[in-house]
This record gives sequence, structure tokens and C-alpha cells, in this order.
Amino acid sequence: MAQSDTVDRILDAAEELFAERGFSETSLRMITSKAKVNLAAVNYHFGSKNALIHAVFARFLSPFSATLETAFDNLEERCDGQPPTLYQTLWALTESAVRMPQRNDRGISIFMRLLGLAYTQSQGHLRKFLEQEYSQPFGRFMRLLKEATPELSSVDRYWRIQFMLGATAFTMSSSDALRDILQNKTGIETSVQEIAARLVPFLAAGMQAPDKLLVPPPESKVSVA
Amino acid sequence: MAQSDTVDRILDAAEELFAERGFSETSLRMITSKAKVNLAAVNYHFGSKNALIHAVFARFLSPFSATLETAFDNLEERCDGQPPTLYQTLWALTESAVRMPQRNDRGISIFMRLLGLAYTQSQGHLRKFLEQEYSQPFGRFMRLLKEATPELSSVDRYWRIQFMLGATAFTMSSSDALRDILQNKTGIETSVQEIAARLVPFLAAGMQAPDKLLVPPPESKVSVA
DNA sequence: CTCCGCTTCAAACGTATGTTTCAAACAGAC
DNA sequence: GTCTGTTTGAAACATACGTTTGAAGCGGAG
Repeated sequence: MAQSDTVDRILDAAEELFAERGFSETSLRMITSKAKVNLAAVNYHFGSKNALIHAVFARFLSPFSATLETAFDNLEERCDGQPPTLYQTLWALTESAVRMPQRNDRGISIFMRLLGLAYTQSQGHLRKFLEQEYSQPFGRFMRLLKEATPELSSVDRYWRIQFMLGATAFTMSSSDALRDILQNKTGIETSVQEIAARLVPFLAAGMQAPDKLLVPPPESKVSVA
Repeated sequence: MAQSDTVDRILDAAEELFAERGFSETSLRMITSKAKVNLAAVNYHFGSKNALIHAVFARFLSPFSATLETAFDNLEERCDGQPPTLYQTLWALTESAVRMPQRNDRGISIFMRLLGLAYTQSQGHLRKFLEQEYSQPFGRFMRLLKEATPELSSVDRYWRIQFMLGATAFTMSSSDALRDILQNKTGIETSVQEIAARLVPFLAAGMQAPDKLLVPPPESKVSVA
């Protein structure tokens, strides 16, 4: 075992446990016993628990970041000059996420769940790490969104982007649980790809909704469609 | 201090700390030192940390639950017989949340943030507690949503409700931070009411979006409006 | 005043955590 | 085979946690 697969075994176990239990709720002892390595191995190879968390994210986020950049490249090339539509931009993002080569079949779920946790759990060190490592693709995505929705004021766009992020992060961070609930209620199996296929139209429609109301709807029933 | 305000001081401190740091990341010692009470007071008055978490939720969820029920009562009465529209239903919910009497000006943010955390952090005991204590208003809201969107399949509706919950919980849970960012960038002040006024059209539009796509959009640019 | 139930307090308990230590095991170069 | 740098191993470390203990303090009733 040349460059010692200990590192990978730790990353695999950590990834899985973090995804299903969160960061604070996952101890190094859980990780090392699942990975069947010695407890001290984590601190030897990574330095600290926080550094391990960063390594887990870097392992899947770096390839994803690269995939995303080329997806955006292709998209902009196909549109030569014209800015891509909102729908195309959102789709390029989800496609890149869904098409990522996975280590196993739960790969995408874990990927999504970790992203959701990163956004949700207010681990300061993690947010800082992600911001300074992956600001470029994020900034590019924001620029594409802006060009795809020129009709929105920047304030409207700002809030609606937050709404999109929220819907996505939240859904994906509990996608496993939500799929299980649906499975129990209706017997229907759902893939992450299908969730994404449902999410994109929802986001695009919300993003392009008519202007915000400044007053509550009147007493009488009003149609909104 | 008749019935000892210790209980309330603990609840106030716990509420605030839970909202800004999460449950596992908030220790009883942080809470008791912020509340300026003895460490043992928590276990004396509440029994355990988990019971304290439940009490924090019960304190704001029970009045909210009542407010919401009457809001739904009024709405259904006004519509006599006809099911309320999606827009009206969503508005009744946000109105109830926004109009709740608050202990202080950050009340709504804390309220939303806690709901978001409850949804996100996989604290099994909390989910169980909320389900068996507040299933009625939740179920009623779901029923109203169902009647307001008869054109949706139940599976579509299920997922879109999750998307709505995500956008709402996420945005509201970080509404403080998001408002500050916008304030710094543009100098614009934003009230929670305004955020809600922007959120409702977004949600309604997403909820009523055209069907999910089962295939990626074609190479050529497609319009989505 | 004395008593009694309720509340507070300082201290300790047992357990779990992240991290460190240092000796043993190992692998490849000479 | 021997040496050398790297990796593993069992054990301990210091710290933080939730919880428990038992004594002290308190306020109203008799």
C-alpha cells in the first residue's frame, strides 16, 4: 500500500459520517473506527479535525469546480456573445453537480448534503476556507445570473438569489430524508437527478416572478398566476 | 421575584445562543453564564438540555400556532366555501409570523433561525417533539396548500413545498446577515416585512411553475417565461 | 421565632472529546 | 543486514461537556 491508503480510508469514512451526522456530532473516534485506522492517524495525516473537514470538501469540490468552469465555458461558447438564459445557467450548474464522477451510488447525496451543511452549520472556519478557495466559480455563476436577468433590479436579484440558494441548500441538505419520507408515503423512489429536474423550473419561475407586492392582497380573492 | 425569573432568563439566553450557534455548539455553561444563573439551574428547572431545547421551541411555537389557527379561520371564513388561493394562504402564514408579538426587535429573526435549525440539524428528539406537538397547524397548512394547487400532482406538490420551506427557512434564518450585506453594499435598509413581501411572490411563482423537465434544455437558447 | 418547601450555589462526578506522546513496526536505499 | 525516514499503535493528556450532589439561602405559614 504505497502512499498508504490510510488517508483515503479516513476521508471516505469522514465524508460519510459528516454527511449523515454533521460535523460537531461526528467524533474522530467514530471516523477512525469506521475507517479501521488508529485514532492518531487523523492528526498525523491532516493535523486537526478542522483540517480534515477542509480536506473532505477539497476532495470533491476541486474537481467539481473544474467541471463547472468548463461547463460555463461550453455554455458561453455555444451562445457566442449572447448571454446564456437563466434556465441554461441553472441547468449547467445542476448538470455539473449531477454528472460528477462518484465514488459510489450515494456520492451525489453526500455531495449535496455536505454542501448544505457547509452553508447551514455556521462553522466559521469552513465558510472562510470555502470562500477563499472557490470564490472564482461562485463569482462567475453570479455574473451569469446577473446577465440572465437584466430585467431585475439589483436589489430584487439579490433577494431572489438568496431564495434560490435557500431552496437548493435546504432541499439538498436533507434530500436523503425527504426521499425516504416520500418513499414511505407513496412507494415512489426518487433520484437526486429527479430532484434537480424539479428544482430548476421552480427556481427559474421564482426568479422571474412578477414584481414584489408592497401591500397585502385584498380581502377578495385575487389570482396570482 | 415571585415565580423566579430564572426560568425566563435561561430561556432568553438559550434562545439567543441556540439561534446564533446551533444546539450542539451551545453548552449549558454558555447559557447559564449569559443568563447569569447557576449552572445547575438548567437541570433543576428543565431536567436536561434536550428538555430545555423543547421549552425554547414551545415558548414561541405555541402562541404562533394559535395565531396561525385564527388566521386560517378568518381566511376560510372570508372565502366561504371556496378554497383560499395559494397567495392568500402563503400571505396568511407570513402575516402571522411577522405580526407575532416579539420580546425584542430581533425576535422574528431568532424565530426563523430556530425553525431553520430545527429543520436542518438532525436532532432526532427535536423533530419528534415538534411533530407530535404541532402536527395540527402544520397539517392544516398542508391541506390549504393542496386545495390551492389542485393542478399539481401530489409528488410535484410535495417537492415544491420542500423548496418553499427551504427558501423561507434559509432566508429568514440568515435574514440579519443578509440585510447587513445589502446595507453595506447599497445603503438600503430592509425590514423583515419587506423580505416577506419579496419572498411570497417568489414562492407562489415557483409553486405554480410549468411542469418539471425530464430532459435537459436543447442546445439553442430557450425561453422560460 | 421556627419550620418547611422551594430555589440557589459551589463543587464534584463520570464521560467524551481533540490532541500529544513515544515506542514499535515498517519500507526502501545502501 | 543495517540504517533512516515514515507510518502505525496503545496509552495518556488536558479540557470540556451534561449531570448530580448536598449544603446554604430564602420566603411565607403556623
